[in-house]
Amino acid sequence: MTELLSRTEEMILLGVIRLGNNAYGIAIREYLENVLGKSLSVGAIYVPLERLDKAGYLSSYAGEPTPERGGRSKRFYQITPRGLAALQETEKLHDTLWSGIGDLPRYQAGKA
Amino acid sequence: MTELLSRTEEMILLGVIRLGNNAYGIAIREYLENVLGKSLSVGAIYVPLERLDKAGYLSSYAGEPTPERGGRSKRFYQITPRGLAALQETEKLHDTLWSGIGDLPRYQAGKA
DNA sequence: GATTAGTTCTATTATATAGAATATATTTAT
DNA sequence: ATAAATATATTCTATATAATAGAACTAATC
Repeated sequence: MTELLSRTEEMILLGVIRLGNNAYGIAIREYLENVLGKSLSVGAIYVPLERLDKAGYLSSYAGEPTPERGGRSKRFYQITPRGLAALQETEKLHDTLWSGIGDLPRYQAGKA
Repeated sequence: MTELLSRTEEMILLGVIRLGNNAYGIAIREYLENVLGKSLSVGAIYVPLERLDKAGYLSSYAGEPTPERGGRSKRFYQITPRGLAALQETEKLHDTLWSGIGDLPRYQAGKA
């Protein structure tokens, strides 16, 4: 059994997949800021990103410098087989938890 | 905007919905032990449960003692409108993140 | 050397988890 | 009837892990 992913870990792994060959820290941050509709500190991305890398859910490699008005070169991330397995297991749990609840949970008025 | 739920919070809220009028600490724990396939400490349930109650995602009331071989009486939980809203928003984010990835994320062999 | 893009580092806060302690009920033995 | 034993459940406390913010730093182009 692979480990269950936290919400943040799941979001970052999905961001990496989504961004394909452009998955580096700042781009992941922008992507998640968009889907969440709020700003995120760089630490909120880089800390879990590094943890996922160390734990083998992601691999990374240094990018070449690109002439886009200077700046440090990027570190690109890719999901590993282990990362994919964890995502799939997390999704399976999600489906189990939501099955039969899915569409419209109704509110039951208070009993006490 | 309601706050985004953590994975644990989501699991507990869904457990409360699932268990209906039998949603108390130990039953929630058993339910989640089943879906997760591993044992959980009581703290792993009661600590976030109390937090969700304090934050208004759940409400609770003391149950009457039932003659089922003694023991302390139960505290039952119900989801609040706020809890439902948070669940729905969390689910909406999930759908956004997974849209177009859903079924079969493929592994791209390493580049470096 | 000024500016830009990006990452790394460090500190703080929030969450998750384990398990001991406690409370309160029924059952059993005397 | 009452005390001890047992069962069920919650509360409390301590620790480990994760999330977040933002300062510091690095490395490129202008």
